[in-house]
Amino acid sequence: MTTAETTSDSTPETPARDFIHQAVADDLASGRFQPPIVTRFPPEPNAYLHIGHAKAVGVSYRIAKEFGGRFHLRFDDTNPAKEEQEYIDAIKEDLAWLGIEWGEHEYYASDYFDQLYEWAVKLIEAGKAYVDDQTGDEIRTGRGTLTTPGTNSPFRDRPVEESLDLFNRMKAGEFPNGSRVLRAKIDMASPNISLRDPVMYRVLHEAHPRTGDAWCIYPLYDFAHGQSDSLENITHSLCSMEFESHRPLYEWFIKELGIFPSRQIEFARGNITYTFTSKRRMAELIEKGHVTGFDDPRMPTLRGLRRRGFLPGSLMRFWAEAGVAKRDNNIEFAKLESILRDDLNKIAPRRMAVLDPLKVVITNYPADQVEPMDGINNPEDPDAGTRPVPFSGELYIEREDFMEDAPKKFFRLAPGKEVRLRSAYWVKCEEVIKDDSGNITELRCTYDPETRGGSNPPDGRKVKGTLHWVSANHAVDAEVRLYEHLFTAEDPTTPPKGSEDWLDNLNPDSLKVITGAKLEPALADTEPGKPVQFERMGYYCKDLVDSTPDKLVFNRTITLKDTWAKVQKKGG
RNA sequence: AGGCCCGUAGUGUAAUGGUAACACCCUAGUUUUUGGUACUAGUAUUCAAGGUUCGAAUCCUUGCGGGCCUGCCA
Repeated sequence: MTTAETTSDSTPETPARDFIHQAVADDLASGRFQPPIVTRFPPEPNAYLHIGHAKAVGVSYRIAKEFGGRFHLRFDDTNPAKEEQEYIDAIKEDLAWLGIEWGEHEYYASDYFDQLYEWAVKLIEAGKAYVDDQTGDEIRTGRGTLTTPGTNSPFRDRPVEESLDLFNRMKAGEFPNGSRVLRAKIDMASPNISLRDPVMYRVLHEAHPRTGDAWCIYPLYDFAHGQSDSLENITHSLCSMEFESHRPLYEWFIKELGIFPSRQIEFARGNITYTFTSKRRMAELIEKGHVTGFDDPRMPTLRGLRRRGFLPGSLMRFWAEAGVAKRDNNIEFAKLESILRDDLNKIAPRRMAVLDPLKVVITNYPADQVEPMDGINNPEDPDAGTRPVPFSGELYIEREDFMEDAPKKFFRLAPGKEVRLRSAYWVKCEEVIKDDSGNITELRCTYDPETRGGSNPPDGRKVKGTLHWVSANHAVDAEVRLYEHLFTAEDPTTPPKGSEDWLDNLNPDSLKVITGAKLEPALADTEPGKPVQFERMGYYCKDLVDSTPDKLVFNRTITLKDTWAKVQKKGG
């Protein structure tokens, strides 16, 4: 290759490059940074990760991967009043589930407390920071407002030695919480409020999950984050838009300290219809008993999604396809569903399960005969093979698959109509049995022995419907939990008209528990959490928490697309 | 409002001064032993007004709309 001039766009499908990719590429091209590109995900260990975090990790992770760089996990543990070891463990677990690999690059802002303290001293000595004795209220008042400049603290110009001494004594534990802070000396009149002498350190007599009681002063985010990035040689520190106004401060500390110039780039968080990510709201749902906990399958937490049966790869793919930009967004949940179904379709083994059983007796089937039919495990994957599914003269079919007075577009079972039982035989409904109050209790059908395996009969008859079924005597009982959106509103956090409570958006049908479901026997052996498709019904998984061999519990991850439901809806 | 950021089909994201595109949603059809899957086709887009330019989604101005910032949270 001598020239690249002739490239006729030989890579037409180069993935669309978001503005972050471009910035990184530009930085490499301009020499602003040398390889390797290093990114990080910096969670505060004060909560469980949710679906929004999956976007944040994904953005940084992909940049590192695609530029052949490095990815760090760093816990932003600068506020021991809120943070706990439990969350550190949970976050690592959830990240691993997502498929994120950080190797030995696991860091903690608290690892840098000594260095941070040293740098704070350096800034005091340089006259760039001072100890402020004002109360919290005084500081707030002095900061001014959005439209009026702040005023200098009376302690702003105190001698360097005095600040040094006070800061030292803050560290030594001589002062109570809230009595003094260390502030950067920048500009109380700046239109950017985060530059109005931001607080760097506060007194906090609180044990830290990692440093114990070694410290009673802790750095604030602004004095810890950029420096931590710098210490780890993070080239691109990617964060959400609300930190944009902090960037000048991020850069100010780096410049004053003369340390590695990490670059902060902000992007918009990802919102999704019908869901939310506020920790406060999650807690409220739990407190009020609307969900069972942070791992409730309806929760937007990664643990909830996992329990529900979502694939980690689908989550990552969803965010990758959703893209990254700076504008506010509200992605349709349907986009996620589409990706989930697509992934599930390829890997989920097919099984048959009848959720609302209606008994069917095959009157011409030899009594006591049982045949193992070959059930195709996955039509998308020939290598998945088949499994034996026991067929007998007494079956269950889905109650909604029978209609006594069926409209023309109803392809399922009706009096005198014939359908295919998947992988088994064609059956024809001959008689409808009802109880005294007119409820249908049983169907009497005949089968055609020439349709074994569900194949077309020699006479060329056609049938439009194929039904799932289970053999009554071989069926395994299970509880099935049918989940829907937790909320009926696209934006659940906005109360509905005439209400002031967002909880009025709750979907009363977000969970429907079915206790008498009949499953084909193979389902008893599926691994908890692993996806299966209940044919014609949807994707399910055995519940990771509540399912036991004695009492099977399955969660519905998501339904199949249901065009029949649409037809019905249209028909009135 | 003081500052900053952002406005592209219904939704999300591309187009880097040169034919506005991709995915999802929606509609119609084909195939089908899942009313699934797959496939085909279709509907629909640059916030507005000026300006610069041979040419503007892109650059400039103004307006309109949305978001963020006044923790000793992150």
